[in-house]
Amino acid sequence: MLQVSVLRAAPEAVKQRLAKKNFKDLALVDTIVQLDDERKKLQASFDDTQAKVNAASKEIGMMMGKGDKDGAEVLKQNVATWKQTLEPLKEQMAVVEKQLADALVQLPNLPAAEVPEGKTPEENVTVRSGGNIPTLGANAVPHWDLTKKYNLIDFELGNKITGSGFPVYIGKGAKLQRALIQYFLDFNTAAGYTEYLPPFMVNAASAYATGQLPDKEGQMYHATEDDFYLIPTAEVPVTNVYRDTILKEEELPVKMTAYSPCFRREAGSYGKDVRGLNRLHQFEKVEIIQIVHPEKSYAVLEEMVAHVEKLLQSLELPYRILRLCGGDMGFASAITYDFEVYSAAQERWLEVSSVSNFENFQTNRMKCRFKGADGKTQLAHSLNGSSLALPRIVACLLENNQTDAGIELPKVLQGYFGAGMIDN
RNA sequence: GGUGAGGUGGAUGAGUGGCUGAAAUCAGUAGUUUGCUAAACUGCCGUACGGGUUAAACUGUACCGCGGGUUCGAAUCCCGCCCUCACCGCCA
Repeated sequence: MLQVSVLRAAPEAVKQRLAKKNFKDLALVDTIVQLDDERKKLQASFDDTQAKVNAASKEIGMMMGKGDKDGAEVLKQNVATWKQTLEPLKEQMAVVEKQLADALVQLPNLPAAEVPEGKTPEENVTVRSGGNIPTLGANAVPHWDLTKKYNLIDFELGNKITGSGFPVYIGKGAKLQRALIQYFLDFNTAAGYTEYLPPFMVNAASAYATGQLPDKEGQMYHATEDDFYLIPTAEVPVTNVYRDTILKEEELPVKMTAYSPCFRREAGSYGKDVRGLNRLHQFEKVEIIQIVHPEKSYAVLEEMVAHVEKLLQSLELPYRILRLCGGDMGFASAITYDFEVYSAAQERWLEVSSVSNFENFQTNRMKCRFKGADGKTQLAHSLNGSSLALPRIVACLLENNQTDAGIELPKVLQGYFGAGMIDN
């Protein structure tokens, strides 16, 4: 959530930056400033009247003590009159505050200066790439054939048990999941991240704090009986560790990592895009999250990008890093880097990680602050990224490393998997 | 799911209608003093939204789990909800 003070200070600049993010309803900025003006006016007059009531009440108490019943009666009359004006003020304030809050959560975060102009994914900018795209043999097949051939994943069985998009991992397929999760977590904790195993369901307050609510309600599975949401990413429960918290400056940076299954309802498109592991309703992911001093967040962003890049390099997969253009970025993000790996049999790039700086957009909603050396309390910055999402990594590992003898695994996984090759 | 107890500031914990935004202790912090380690003493030490100031000072309102009610006045009384703990039941 943007801070009203930022809108008030430079409404036109805010509108320009919102436009870069392809946000249409720019008049909302002026509406918010007006509502805030109104809110202030109402509060001032409410506070003044309430102050009179409080003072009179105190006096009544003293008069009663002295036995001056008549004097007290007169004051009671006054209080009664003031309170009549108080009621409508209170109601108006509630209305204005609600309008203000509703308007405020509709504004997406402002894009950083480095964010490229653009509206569609085609306008994202490739920052750099690495690894080698393999040349596959003539009989190479996509991963959905490989998972069947080696009996790693049964998609039809998932259909029976739950529905489409809920694959069942079997045997070496299941073990490969476990190996990847373990490796990713070890890689992250070695870099100073503390491991969390969070709840996989959250309450509405948590979903609101990280920005999933109110506007992405339909993308989450909702257990209505208890009003809990299945998490779409570990970012939600883990970032909320620091909701309503005032940290000490020396506690920053907070570095956290967590494995979780991720649940996404997203209807999505059909055909090639959702075939096999490309898009699922439930998948596994390891996430990294940092809460940092505002002056450091852009340096930390680069650090996190380099961290994920090293992880991909260790998996020996061909990858590229994109800086997302304004129109393709998420609602809460100020700047986002996407990581894609090349799926050699499908001959397409698949997104496996997204690393973002949210600046104080999430922390403002969450009220996650820190007390600086000057004793002043201010909002921290939050960042997060995937390291990594499993399904598309698995798709690429299988496709890119297929040989007639089986699927070769990168060295870093062999110890975790207990073998260097997936074969029959 | 049942029964009982309880939710107060960073922590412990007092407070059953006005003198309480909240005692006391601990922790934290600034300073004084004893040569260091350590201790003693003194001050400060919640959050939000306003007014005010170059910035402070100062000042108004709200907040004692959340929401509502009674009252001139509520942490304190009443109602609803949420949560925690204990025991029982069920159970991986």
